[in-house]
Amino acid sequence: MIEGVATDSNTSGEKDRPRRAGRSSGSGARRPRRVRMTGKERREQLLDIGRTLFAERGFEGTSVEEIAAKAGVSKPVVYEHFGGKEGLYAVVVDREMRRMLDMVTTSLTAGHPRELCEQATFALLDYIEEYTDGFRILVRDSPVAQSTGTFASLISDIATQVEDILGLEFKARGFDPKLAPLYAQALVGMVALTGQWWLDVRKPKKAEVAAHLVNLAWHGLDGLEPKPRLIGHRKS
Amino acid sequence: MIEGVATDSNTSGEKDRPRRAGRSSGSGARRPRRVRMTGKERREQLLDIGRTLFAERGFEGTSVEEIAAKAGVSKPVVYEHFGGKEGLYAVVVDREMRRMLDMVTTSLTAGHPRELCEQATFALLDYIEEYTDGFRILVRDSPVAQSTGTFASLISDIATQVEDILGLEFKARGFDPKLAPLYAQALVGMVALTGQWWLDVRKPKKAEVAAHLVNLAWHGLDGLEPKPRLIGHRKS
DNA sequence: TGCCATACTTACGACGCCGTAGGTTACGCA
DNA sequence: TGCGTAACCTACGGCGTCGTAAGTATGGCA
Repeated sequence: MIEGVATDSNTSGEKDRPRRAGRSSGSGARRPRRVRMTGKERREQLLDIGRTLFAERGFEGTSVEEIAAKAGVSKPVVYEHFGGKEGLYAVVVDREMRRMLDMVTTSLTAGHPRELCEQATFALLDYIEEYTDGFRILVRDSPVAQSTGTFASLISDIATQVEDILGLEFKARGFDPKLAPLYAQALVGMVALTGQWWLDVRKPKKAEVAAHLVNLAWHGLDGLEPKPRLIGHRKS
Repeated sequence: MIEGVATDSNTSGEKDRPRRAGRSSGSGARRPRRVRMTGKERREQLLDIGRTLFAERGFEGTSVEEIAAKAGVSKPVVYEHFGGKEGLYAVVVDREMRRMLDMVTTSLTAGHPRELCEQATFALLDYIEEYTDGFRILVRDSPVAQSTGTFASLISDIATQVEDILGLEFKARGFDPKLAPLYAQALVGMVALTGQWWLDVRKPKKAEVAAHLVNLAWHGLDGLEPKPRLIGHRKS
């Protein structure tokens, strides 16, 4: 259906020679006459802009014209690169999905489940903070969701990735591993909505939010600690 | 901005008389001709149809024409009643918000916090099951969200309603009540995403889902019970 | 029986957006 | 210096949608 979905692994171009430097990437794009980027450069720029706009206006609320305009370019350029709005969207989503999953899975180094829990929570909050636009896109309903007839959102897909880790733990503890999906959804939902809220109010510091989330997830409301502390220590 | 937002308390019209039930003209089965409802009737019907369509296609994906067509009526009728798509949407959202909050708050009868937790969870799942369309609308991003510039979704607003109850409990237990919002978001997010997932897979029965959610919320992963049971018993 | 309010229609203007056809400019290399 | 190709543009067709103006049926009521 969509042609250019395959994300070419390059996230921040290495081998590209900026034709006419100006300011490297991004927003300003004053008016240095015309910019004429490399194909790759333009592609990356369009992805960046697309991510931003999709995040703040949603898929349907964003027009190809707007994306092109913000890149200082005309519509057909977008069509050249991605075959249309859906194509661009698909690549953006795919990349964010990967990024998020990567961040979470690579953070999982500990042996003790409690610490694993902490690490995952922290990784998720890191992602939410650093790649807010991506997070917002993943949280929103995808345009695909309604066509497939499924209710599941993108964020729900992420939860299914968590099942496996949880499933192993369940088995080890003698619980029914069939219930892993349920608990995975619950845990991801917990962090996701809290993260969304946190982006808004920015009230407690990230570490504190993480500590409380782990506190809840681990001890439950019954065993809640007034001043939860994280076991594992991190640099940032 | 929007005129007809105020929901008139009547949810299922009582005092309406169906004007013309079936066919009455003597010449064969000439379709029901035209229906000509009361203003109130039509209004309710449009709200029902709107709820359904908004749930499955989203706000932007739904056209006024479609709503009108499904009601067997032409566009201007919708404009008469609600002043436009946003007007209708606003009323739908407002009603669902109320309904959900009502169901949750009226379910809260117990004294023990653990039981309160159960009751709230169950009420939320009840709402999700019975008024799925409404739930889907509340879970989606509202069109207002992006204009206000806030990240918070409708479902997040619901969580802020939960804060109060939680805040009291926190105070009683000597916790910082400033943290109530955080935990409220976490708990609501937990149930919401799980509910969404459950609508898809329909795998464990509702009571079981509720039991596990409460299990997690109450005991945490550490104290998880393999076979959680609900304390309070309900009819359905 | 005739009037009038209410419920509803057809028809249209305007707009925004998607996607494409076909032409133009700049750069890199022989 | 000239040519080819990659990057980019203008311009347009077509569609769907919103929202409104002006006209038509229907049923109660004096």
